[in-house]
Amino acid sequence: MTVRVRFCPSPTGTPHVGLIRTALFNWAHARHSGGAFVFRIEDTDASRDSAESYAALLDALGWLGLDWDEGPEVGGPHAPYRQSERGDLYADALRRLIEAGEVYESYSKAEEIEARHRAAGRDPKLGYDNADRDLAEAEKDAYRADGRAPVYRLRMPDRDITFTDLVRGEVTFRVGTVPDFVLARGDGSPLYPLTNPLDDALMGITDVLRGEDLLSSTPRQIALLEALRRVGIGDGPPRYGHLPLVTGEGNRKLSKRDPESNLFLYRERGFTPEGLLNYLALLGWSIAEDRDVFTMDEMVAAFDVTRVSGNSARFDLKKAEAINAAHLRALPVEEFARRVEPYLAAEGVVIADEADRALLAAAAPLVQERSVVLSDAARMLRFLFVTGDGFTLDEDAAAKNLGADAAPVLEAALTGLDALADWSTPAIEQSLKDTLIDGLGLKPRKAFAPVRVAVSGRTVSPPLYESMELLGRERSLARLRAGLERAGGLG
RNA sequence: GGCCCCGUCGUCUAGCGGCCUAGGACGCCGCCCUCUCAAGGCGGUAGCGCGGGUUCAAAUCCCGUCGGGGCUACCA
Repeated sequence: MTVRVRFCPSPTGTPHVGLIRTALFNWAHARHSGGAFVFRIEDTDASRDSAESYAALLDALGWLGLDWDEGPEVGGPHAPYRQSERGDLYADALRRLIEAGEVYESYSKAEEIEARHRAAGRDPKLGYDNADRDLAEAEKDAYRADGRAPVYRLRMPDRDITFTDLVRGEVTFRVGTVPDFVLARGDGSPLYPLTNPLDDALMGITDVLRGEDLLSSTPRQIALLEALRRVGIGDGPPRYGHLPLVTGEGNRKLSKRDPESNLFLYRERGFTPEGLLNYLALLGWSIAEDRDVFTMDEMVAAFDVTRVSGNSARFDLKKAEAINAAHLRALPVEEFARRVEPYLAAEGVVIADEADRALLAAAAPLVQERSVVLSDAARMLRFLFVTGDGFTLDEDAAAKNLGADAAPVLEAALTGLDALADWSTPAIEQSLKDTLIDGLGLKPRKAFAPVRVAVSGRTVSPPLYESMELLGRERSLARLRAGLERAGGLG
């Protein structure tokens, strides 16, 4: 049987790294097995869903390159793929379940259920007690006459529910521990517990890979899927694999409220799709004993969901950055330069003409291996592209390195460089070493810091001599003079 | 409280009865390189929660215990 998996987020809020990890594992499982990756939007809660969130989901998957075979925008044999457009399907299934006696009307209110538990000496927090399973017509009439609207509940089977989880092995829920649950409101509007498994059945989903937070809803889904099969819908339950949760500080599930869960934050900082996906893959899976940097092609070739770890994984920014840095270094330098452009734009630098492009091409190799994220590169390169007022000194850097004691350093550097006939990296290096190290007898660290800050505006920059060559003689000297002024030297 | 899942370095993991005096990566600490920051090289730090059992042999299997987590809506 061909594998069919699905990724079915609800469009509420910004995409979450845990959600993306789930999408990645489903995608990798589909691609590895030559199956289909179905994308479905679960927007049955109009009060929480938004068009912006839907757009963000498309944006996220598109950016990451997690392509889907069926779903919104591309269509497919089971369209529509947005639950908000599938109401008639849910109504039909619900009607069939009711007619077959699988589903019944329930009128109990939460307070009444609790009261019954208390009266019987049971824990009041036990949940629904299946009390309305066999209501007589007269009793239902009485409730209706009282103005009450029912909810529709599925009759849970009178047996243990056991399934073999793809990552955890055999899991059993004892009979009686899972109460009859609500599939739809009294007005017939369907709820997630109905629509999610029903669409899985309707769309022929064979493997459900999802977060462990949904493990406890699995017996209900299995019961529903079996009931649906009895009324002629679907082939029964799929295989399930419950992926470990992604946690944050303190071992708690990373929530949408945690800022570090926001996928786009990583994009803004300059993570690459390759790097972020690689790191996310490591949250529960490993490609080999002695390796953790790999491409998505390699992941697809090696991915085996049964080898996913069962324990929850903490999102570790430092490691994510290290993995991303490795991918950045692996990029062809032209590609690296191309990818830096949007981040330069965020720094106010637009690559507009051939001269800019040539400068970027020349400077990119200088920063590629010193960048962890693309925004690092953009910040280091900015000074090369700005002119006049566009150039600003980092205040902390200036305060530490352009004080009074920097004046003689900059003055000497200026004198030496001004006399240079050949404005090249080796000549600049020689001049600076002659005047500062030999001439003033300074330690390299002391000698170059003021020059670096004056020229690049920062303490962290591309290599100094190369930077000055690329910046050009006039601008370099002008910045050194401005630095000298700042240091209190003759203006 | 109830149900369910999980338990190897600080973190992510390899390990699926002997190859383990437990391997890798990130982090951290040294050293080298060095014009800054990185990268790179070398070295180091640190772990099988606990207690029983099974076995010639257990990180690996079983039981218990302790600990962590998830779920417990007419949200998804």
